[in-house]
Amino acid sequence: MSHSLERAEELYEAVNQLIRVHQFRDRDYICCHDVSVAQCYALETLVKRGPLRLQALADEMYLDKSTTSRVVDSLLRKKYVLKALDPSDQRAVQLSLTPSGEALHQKIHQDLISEEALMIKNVAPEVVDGALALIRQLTTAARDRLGS
Amino acid sequence: MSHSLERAEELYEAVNQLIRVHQFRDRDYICCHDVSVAQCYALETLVKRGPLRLQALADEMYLDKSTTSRVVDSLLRKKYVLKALDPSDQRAVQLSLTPSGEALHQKIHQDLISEEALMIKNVAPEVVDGALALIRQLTTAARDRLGS
DNA sequence: CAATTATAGTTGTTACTAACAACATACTTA
DNA sequence: TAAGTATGTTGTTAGTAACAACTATAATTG
Repeated sequence: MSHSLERAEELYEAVNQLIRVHQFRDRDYICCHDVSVAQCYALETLVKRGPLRLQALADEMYLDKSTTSRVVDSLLRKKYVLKALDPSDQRAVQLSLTPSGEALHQKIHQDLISEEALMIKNVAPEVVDGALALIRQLTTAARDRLGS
Repeated sequence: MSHSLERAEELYEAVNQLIRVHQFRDRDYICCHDVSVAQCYALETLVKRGPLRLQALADEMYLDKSTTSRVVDSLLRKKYVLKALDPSDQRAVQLSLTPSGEALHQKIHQDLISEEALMIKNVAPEVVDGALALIRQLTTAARDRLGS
């Protein structure tokens, strides 16, 4: 049990450091591309999860619907996102990317992936695969605990 | 090379998710303890790196000195941090924790570690170790790339 | 040693991140 | 159809964070 606590401590510390560095990089990087970090993350979520309602997008991003509404609003003004009414529910909206939104996301995403590729280019593939599985497990475990 | 890009893509995605979940938890958790996330991180850095000057603290946190100044200011007002003049340089300050600052950090840190321990209690130790190693490598790689 | 240059922190300003509460509107169900 | 519920938006507040301008002190150099 003491072993487990030590691991927890190390893991917490390691993830914290990673978060810091990522935040720093993202701030610098994404803001040079006409969108903020949150806006970029919204684009990404819309690409991955397809057209979404506002509340669904908020859930995916772990954000309040009001925050999400404003993030989306700025993307609408910049014409990266399209808002369509849901015919089956007059309250709801269907959010999707415009072609220029897709293009922007593509560019940012590709650049970030290239960065990531450079970082792991000297790491053995099986090590990456192993870690990948673990990081996913950790995420799932964390998500499960949030629910309760 | 195409393989490597695919891995980079998956890893990017996985790390992103992990970061999101962690940030969400931290927001919810830390803010119930009289300090904000940034303030808590400053406490943590002061505990780990000992008494620091303001600029040194800013460097550790990847923040601008002005931002750091204000974060520290709120900790000073709440008496969690002590500001002492550096006798060898009248411009500089030495920042350290007060006993109540230490106590608060201790409490928050311990609680977060317990959370983390619960999350990984069903994950095999060698799996955690693997993830740990890669997360650290990623952090180092990202930090190196930031420098250049 | 005086003048310039550099460093340490603070303050002004601006923009982004984010939650909670209150609200208008539209749907659901009793 | 009236009461209750769900979807989004807007008002408000607090936290995050950078850049620029400024004060005061230190270091360099002419």
